[in-house]
Amino acid sequence: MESGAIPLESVGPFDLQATVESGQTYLWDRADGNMYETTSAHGGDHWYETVVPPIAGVTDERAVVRVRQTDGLLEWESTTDAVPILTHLLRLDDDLDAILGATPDLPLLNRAYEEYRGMRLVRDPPFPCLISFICSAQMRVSRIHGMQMRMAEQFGDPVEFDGRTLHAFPTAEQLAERTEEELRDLSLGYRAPYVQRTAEMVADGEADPAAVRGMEYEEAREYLTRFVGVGDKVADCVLLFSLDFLEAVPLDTWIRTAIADHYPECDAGGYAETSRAIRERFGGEYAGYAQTYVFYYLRAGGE
DNA sequence: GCCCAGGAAGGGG
DNA sequence: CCCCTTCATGGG
Repeated sequence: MESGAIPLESVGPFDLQATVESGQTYLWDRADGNMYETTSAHGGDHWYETVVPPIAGVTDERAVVRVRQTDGLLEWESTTDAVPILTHLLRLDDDLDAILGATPDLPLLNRAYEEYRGMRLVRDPPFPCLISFICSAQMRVSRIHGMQMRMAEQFGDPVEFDGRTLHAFPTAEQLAERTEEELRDLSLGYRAPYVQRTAEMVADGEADPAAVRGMEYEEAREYLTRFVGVGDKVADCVLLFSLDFLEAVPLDTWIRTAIADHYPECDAGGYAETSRAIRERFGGEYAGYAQTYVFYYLRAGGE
C-alpha cells in the first residue's frame, strides 16, 4: 500500500465532502458507512474510497483509492500513486478561483458558492457515470448510490485492499451478461432494462459514451441520447460529470424550480431552448459549475 | 394510504 | 412537433 498527502494550498479551495456527497457521483463510498447522513463543514474528515478502472494517461492499472480531508491536507492511501488519479477524478486541476471570477454576479449563485465554497465538479469514468445517471430517473440521491454499490458488489470484480474486499464497478461486458430480472433484483425497477440494453450497446461496440470527445456540445448531447434510458437531462449529466463539457446545464426538477423562481425569462418551452438561455445566464463556459452549486444548495434547503 | 424522488419511453394528437 | 400516461421502489 502506498500513501501520501496533497497540500491544499497548491490546489486552492476544496471541500471533499461536498464534492463527493452532492449527488454528482455515485461511485465513491464512505468508509464509515454513513454516506449522506452526517454532514460537517469543510471537508468532513471522513474517509472515502473507490475502485478506479484504467484511465488512459492517468493510471494503466485498476487502482483502489482511499482519501480524506484534514486541515490543509488531502490524505490518501492507494494501491499506487494516487496523486494523478485524485487530480483527475476530483478535478483538482480546475482553477476554482478563476471559475468563480468568470461566474456572473447573481444573488442565487453568490449564496450557493458561498455556502459550499471549495466544492468541485467530478470527473467520473464514462461508462459507470452513464449507468449511474440512467439509474437516477425519479430516484433519491441516497438510493441511486445504493444501486451502484449493489451492482458493484454483485457483478463487479472483487479487489483486495488493506485486508478488505472491495468491488470494481462492473464493465459493460459484465453488465451486458446480466438479465433484466437480475437487475430488478437489485431494486433498479423500470430502469433495469435500460441499464441492460445500454450495457449491451457499449459491450457490442455499437456506441461509446467517450466517442463524444471533440464534438460540439449540442451534438455530443444528441449523440448520448441514443443510449436506452438517456434523454437530454441524463445526457447533460454525463457530459458534465464525466466528459469535460463544463458548459452543460442538466435541467432537473431543482434547476427548473430555480428558473421558475429566479429566471422565468429563461423558460423558453423546450429543453434545448431553455438550456441555451440558462446556460448563457450562468456565464456560458462554466455554466455547469453554477448549476451544480445551485442544485446542491437548493436541495439542502436554501432559497 | 398518499406523495415524491437529479426522467424517459411509447403512444396519440 | 408537443402532450399524456406509464413505468418500480422505498421513505416521509
